[in-house]
Amino acid sequence: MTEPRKRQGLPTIADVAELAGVSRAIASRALSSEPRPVSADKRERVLAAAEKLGFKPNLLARSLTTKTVNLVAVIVNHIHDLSDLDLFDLLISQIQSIGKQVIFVRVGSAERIDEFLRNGIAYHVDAALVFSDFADAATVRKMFRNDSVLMLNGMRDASSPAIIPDDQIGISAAVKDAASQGVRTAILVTGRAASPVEQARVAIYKAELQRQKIALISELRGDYSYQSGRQVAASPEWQKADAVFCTSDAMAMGVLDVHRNDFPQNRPQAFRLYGFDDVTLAEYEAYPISSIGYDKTAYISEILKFLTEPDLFNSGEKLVQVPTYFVSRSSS
Amino acid sequence: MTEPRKRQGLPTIADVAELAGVSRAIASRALSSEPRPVSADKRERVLAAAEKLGFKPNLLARSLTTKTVNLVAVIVNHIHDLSDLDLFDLLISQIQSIGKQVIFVRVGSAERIDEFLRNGIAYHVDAALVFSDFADAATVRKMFRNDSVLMLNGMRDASSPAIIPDDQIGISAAVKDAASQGVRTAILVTGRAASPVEQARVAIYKAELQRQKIALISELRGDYSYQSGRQVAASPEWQKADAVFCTSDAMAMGVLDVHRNDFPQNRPQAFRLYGFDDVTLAEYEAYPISSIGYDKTAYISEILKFLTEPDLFNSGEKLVQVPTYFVSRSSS
DNA sequence: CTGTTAGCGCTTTCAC
DNA sequence: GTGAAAGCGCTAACAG
Repeated sequence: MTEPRKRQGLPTIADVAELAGVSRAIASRALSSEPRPVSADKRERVLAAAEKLGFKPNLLARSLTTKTVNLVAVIVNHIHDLSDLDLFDLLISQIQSIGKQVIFVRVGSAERIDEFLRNGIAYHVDAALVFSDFADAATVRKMFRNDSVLMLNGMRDASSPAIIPDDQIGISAAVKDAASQGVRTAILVTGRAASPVEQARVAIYKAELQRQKIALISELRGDYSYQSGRQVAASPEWQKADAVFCTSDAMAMGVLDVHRNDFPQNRPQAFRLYGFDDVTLAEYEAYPISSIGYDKTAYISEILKFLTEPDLFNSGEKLVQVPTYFVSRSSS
Repeated sequence: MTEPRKRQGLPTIADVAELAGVSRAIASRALSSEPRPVSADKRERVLAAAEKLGFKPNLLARSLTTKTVNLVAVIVNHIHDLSDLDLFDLLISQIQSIGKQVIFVRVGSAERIDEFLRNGIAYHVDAALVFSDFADAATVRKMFRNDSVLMLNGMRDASSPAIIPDDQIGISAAVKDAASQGVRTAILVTGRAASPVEQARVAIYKAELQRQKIALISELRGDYSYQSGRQVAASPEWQKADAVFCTSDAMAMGVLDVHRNDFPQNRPQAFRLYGFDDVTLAEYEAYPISSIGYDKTAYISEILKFLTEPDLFNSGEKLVQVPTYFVSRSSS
């Protein structure tokens, strides 16, 4: 006569096994989502017992042996930007659809991030999606247990897979659009200089401007924000420019608001304005900003491919580029 | 002579203990953040060994015995709304500052949510912050292991603690503002009728309008979105209204864009417009919408109080209200 | 197909 | 103060 388990708290798989009159191993197999060898009648008894007891597996305990938690870390600097809204909602939804959940880590300006990460569950995730540019690929890789780190911040090396929008396409189209409309002089409003993504982007703008024989008369530094757009818009050089290219829509919105009177409903206008990101907001009537965006669905589908078949990424080419596009609105 | 542990993968506490020449128990105590009895020299040796090995505790294994994971679930419907940006960035940052990490769960329109939840680690969190209104307090409580569920969706019962902005204050002020400016007739643009928060909010609007002797000539249904604001703005009844109250800023933005010509820089204007949420965007020049908001810092600080001292919540009054305010901008 | 037996890595009695 | 040993709940390995 076996001693009945002292039931305290939630039912465990041992309780289920006992009630079903089978061993724990059988119960485990019957309850597994994978097909495992169990006779039909025992499986049924186990399932019934589990149902009756309201048994739910302790995934923490399971992960101890399976070495997988179905958890993905999303590492961001912060979520201030408008463009984040569009992206993360879809991303989370998609990740959940493959049975994984998302742990959101905001590194902000944090110091000692590695210590912070390692003292949290984020350290034990199956994969880390790194949007933040707080560290380079090698450092990030070192910060996590395994190599399943996907760089989405524009930084990359030979070892870590990365998905990066190909800014060249969109910027080229935008500058070409300007040229075709007779633009000869331009101002470039940039974001954080420290960011390598931004540096690359600026370089592309410069090359394309040169190619289209558009003179870059000034480069003004903002920080991607609406407020910084307003600030730089006060520049006196403004009058000499045929076009203004901003590396974020928010800055373009700030510029637009300061110069709103220069943008009558009908052309011609003082200067043509180009943003970047193609945030949903640019569809609002008050901010009809021509912009550069990328296909978020395609981008996220690549991320999911990495999550579901990491090997595929690790064997082949590590860099995936998703194309950007230029969308013309009445600001340009 | 003890067999050295076969080192495979990351160092465990057993490796540390072995290198330090102490038992696993001592190593565990020395590494604990809590003060536990260990002699000074052994503690030092353990710490040194851990450092040398680059040991990091497996929090999943730890949680198996401690029954706590330092993980908080944030349950949302989705993160489409502009007001979400303001809130979640701060919330995540604050939660991280107390050593916990955030698992973000988007329930969307999901069916079988409980099954979904239970199959993820979110089920094992220390606390769940429920912004989504997918279920009432009792159901939500049942969906998690423990009772540490904080209702932030406006739904509540006697058992679950809740933090709710006190809409009354802000709405009352907004309607009073309208009355003081001679408003006699008003249109109310509402959001999802199914939401109990929305129902309560609408009821408050009606009561306040009545109190101020403002006739509610029409109630139009939107869905909080900009687009729905544009749609309802086409209503012919519009001309008869002195004021329009929207239960979201996004809808107010839509209304504003459709009637932009009715809003000249100088008064008087066709009608006064009031939004709700006080999203950062309302500070942009193009959408100077008078709105109702609440102190997000105070709100989040209450949430953190719940996370750090749940007992305090469970013993005392379960409902915490944070005051709302009315902010007047040029739209009203 | 089935049950027994070891663990996963860590904390925690409980004697010493 | 210390260490042996017993788990936490689950899955995997290995004989039957």
